[in-house]
Amino acid sequence: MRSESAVISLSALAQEHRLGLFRLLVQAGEGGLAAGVIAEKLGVPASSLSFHLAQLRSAGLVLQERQHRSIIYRANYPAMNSLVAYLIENCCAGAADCGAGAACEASEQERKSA
Amino acid sequence: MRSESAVISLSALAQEHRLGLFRLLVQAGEGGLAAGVIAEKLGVPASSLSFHLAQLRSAGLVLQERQHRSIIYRANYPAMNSLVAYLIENCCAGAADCGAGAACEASEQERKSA
DNA sequence: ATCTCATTTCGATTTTTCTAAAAATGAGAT
DNA sequence: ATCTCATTTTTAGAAAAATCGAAATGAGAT
Repeated sequence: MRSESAVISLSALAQEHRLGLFRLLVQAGEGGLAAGVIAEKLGVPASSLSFHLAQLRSAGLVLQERQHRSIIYRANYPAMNSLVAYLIENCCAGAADCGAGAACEASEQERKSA
Repeated sequence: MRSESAVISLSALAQEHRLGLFRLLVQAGEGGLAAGVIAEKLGVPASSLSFHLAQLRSAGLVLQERQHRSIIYRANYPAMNSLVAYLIENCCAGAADCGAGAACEASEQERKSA
């Protein structure tokens, strides 16, 4: 992942509505959710939601698909995973553990198996 | 982690210089780097760098410590890890795998062991 | 006590982002 | 072919963030 696209992805997530929206889709799974359903769940006007969805989409974090009258959005899990991998890449200067979480250990495993 | 602090952390990372800076510190490990060294490595004026460092610091992503004449910055790994955990929390609607990366699997493990 | 140097704060400007009403689009239903 | 409804685009204004030179701070060194 290049730095530029990581910044675009992080900018897409760095906003209250969009972060809530993305997490909603992440937790919704492959089935996704219709734009209208999301707007209602988040209490955001449709035009505002569309603006935010477009940003997540152009960052590559969510995918779009028409289904009957609605447009279904779902999380792009591979994109999410590579953003996370980019953030923690080569962490801790090669130390075994960053001190707390699983994320850095996962990065260690990635590195060893790659 | 609350939504608000996740947005603050993501905003802190959603900027070219700050993302580069954070990754520099993540990879530098517990030893950290002096502000001046960072400024030179990134080619950013000292005053601009200080502005960006302050944001990463107020987001809790980096820690500060004086050492002789310099001020040393280092990554806050636990903060990094909990941000990542928040992003991928309960992903895939309980499915075994999100399709690609290790991050979601790590989240699965977390959930099972918690 | 003073000097020096690394870093931060101030200030003014420019750029970017958020918001949401109103108009436009476009796919399916009648 | 037209109607309807979900969603997007446009638009304009308001709010927030980035930039960086110059001045201020503050801890060590002399």
